Amino acid sequence: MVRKTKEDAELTRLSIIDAARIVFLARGVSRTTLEHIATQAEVTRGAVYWHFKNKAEIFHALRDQAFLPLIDRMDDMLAVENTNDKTSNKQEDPLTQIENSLCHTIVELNSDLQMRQTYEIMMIKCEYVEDFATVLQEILNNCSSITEKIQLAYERAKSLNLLSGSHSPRALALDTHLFFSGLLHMWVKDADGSRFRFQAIELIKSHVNLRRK
Amino acid sequence: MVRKTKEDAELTRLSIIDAARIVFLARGVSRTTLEHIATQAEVTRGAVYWHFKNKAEIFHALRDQAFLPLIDRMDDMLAVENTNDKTSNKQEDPLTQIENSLCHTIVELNSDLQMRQTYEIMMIKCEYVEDFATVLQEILNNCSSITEKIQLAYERAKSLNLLSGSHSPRALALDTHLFFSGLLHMWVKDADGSRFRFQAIELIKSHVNLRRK
DNA sequence: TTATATACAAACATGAATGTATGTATATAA
DNA sequence: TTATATACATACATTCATGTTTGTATATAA
Repeated sequence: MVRKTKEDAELTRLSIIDAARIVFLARGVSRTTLEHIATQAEVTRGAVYWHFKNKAEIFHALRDQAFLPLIDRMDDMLAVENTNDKTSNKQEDPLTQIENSLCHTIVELNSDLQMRQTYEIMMIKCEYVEDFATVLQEILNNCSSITEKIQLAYERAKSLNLLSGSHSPRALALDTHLFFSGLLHMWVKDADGSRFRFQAIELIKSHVNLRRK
Repeated sequence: MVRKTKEDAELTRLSIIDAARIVFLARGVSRTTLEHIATQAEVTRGAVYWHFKNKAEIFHALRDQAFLPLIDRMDDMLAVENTNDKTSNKQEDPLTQIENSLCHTIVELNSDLQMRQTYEIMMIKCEYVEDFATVLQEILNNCSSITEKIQLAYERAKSLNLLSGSHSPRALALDTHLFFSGLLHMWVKDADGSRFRFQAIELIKSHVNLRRK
């Protein structure tokens, strides 16, 4: 049965991305065929080829759908508090800002199954070669951007005299970034939750507390 | 030309693993065919099938060859110093022990191209599904073991009053483990070395110094 | 010395997976 | 109203990877 309106077609497109996520997760990206995706989406390969050039394009669509929002949210939470903006509930100290932005990502992952699945695909069900290699650079760029935001927060914390020791904000930010990067990886790999998921929030708080005066 | 002695056959086996590493790295594990590996090793698929059941078995052989030695070395460096053992150059404090064991891994990766390549394959050129999924559990187990060793070192440091603050050795160990885990990932992804590789050692020292009194 | 196992090469048979080409019903614009 | 573009389904052609089987030269054991 052929879809009719533009809206219907868009639904088909989304259902293909949805299907791809499910099959990618179960079989890995490489072992997934367009037939698998089509079947899962209850369409034929014809529909898939109509909406996407190939598997890599589906992969990128899936990535954009889940990654970009999360990055944006982290960016927001690390932004300099606008002193004029009284709509924000309260002025948080920079260290709490860092803590919250990291915790928020974990909370999001816990509550959003699709995002969780997408992360898992990106981290351990995908090979970064050829068409997919560019994604790595994008990830590194996003990381740099986040790290810079964290560094700025540490600088604010330093000028507010909130930091213990005399470590450079740059070093602290890199350390935090690497910690969180590792946490995300372990969080994803720890599928049954017995090792890291259950204590991820504590680990973040503990990490930040290490820096608190 | 048929290999003759057992030693020759073993050479063939090793050259197949060697070839696999090269092709896995370039094409990713999934996109690599046994024909690719055979060609690279200058044998036929017949030889490959003689030595290995399938691609997964080659993958495991490659992993064992590169991972296990590194894990062992880390284990060694984190071991409790044997006070009777005067052959070891000098008694190092536990924090330096941790620092050295992490740095050592980085130095190894820097100096050993093959290990570096194997790590890259395991991290970003391989999909952990089906035959490969078990590897994830093994990795997690190794991580747990390392973390425990680190924790013991932190406990020794605590009893020696070397730690700043009053954080639990367990939390410190997890934090260090996640930091290092993130560092390894970034180290691998940062292929041109511009972001992490050049300062990896500094980052480790900085991380450990955060804990020093 | 002969028989057997080893260490492969070469050939074969099969099953996918891909991309494209074609067909077709519906919507939409003219 | 008719023509055209859209949104697919279906069919086809080709390439490719796998596993197995068979063949064979050499080593090794009896």
